[in-house]
Amino acid sequence: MKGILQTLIETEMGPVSVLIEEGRAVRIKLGGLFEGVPKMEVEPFKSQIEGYFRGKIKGVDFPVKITGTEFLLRVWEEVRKIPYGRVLTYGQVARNLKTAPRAVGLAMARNPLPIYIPCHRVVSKNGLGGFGAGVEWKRFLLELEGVVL
DNA sequence: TCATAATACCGGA
DNA sequence: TCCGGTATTATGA
Repeated sequence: MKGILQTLIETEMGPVSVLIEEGRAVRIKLGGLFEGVPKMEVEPFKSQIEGYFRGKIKGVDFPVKITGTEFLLRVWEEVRKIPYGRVLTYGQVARNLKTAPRAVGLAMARNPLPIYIPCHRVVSKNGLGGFGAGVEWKRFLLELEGVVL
């Protein structure tokens, strides 16, 4: 599958779209579509995201292309290790990486691939913390994974 | 509780 | 370069 296109998934919370370039996911958007990009059904992106939202699978793993600074890549890699249904605080992730909580928050805000990089599993020490697509998405995802908080 | 500093990093001027 | 802005946290009154 060549070129640039997107696949659309309907969920209880609203639309989720995956932007795909040269057969690899480059961005995932919660709650909207990418402007001016042709839509089609693209596997395996579509079925995996659907499976995740239905609680059938505990994670997604498809070809991706992730770009970012050295630091961002390190943080995203660390976050990807957090298992389904578990959460860490910004501070805990920061300690693992010998950096500061605030820098971790910054890296989360720049996550191009939510769900694939489960940034919703990184929460504030006292509360939910923020979320790019809106905290209601974060709450929904954690609830889906059975996290009480 | 509320304010404030420390902190690591990023992007724009 | 410098500077302001973060999806934070620890501390002191």
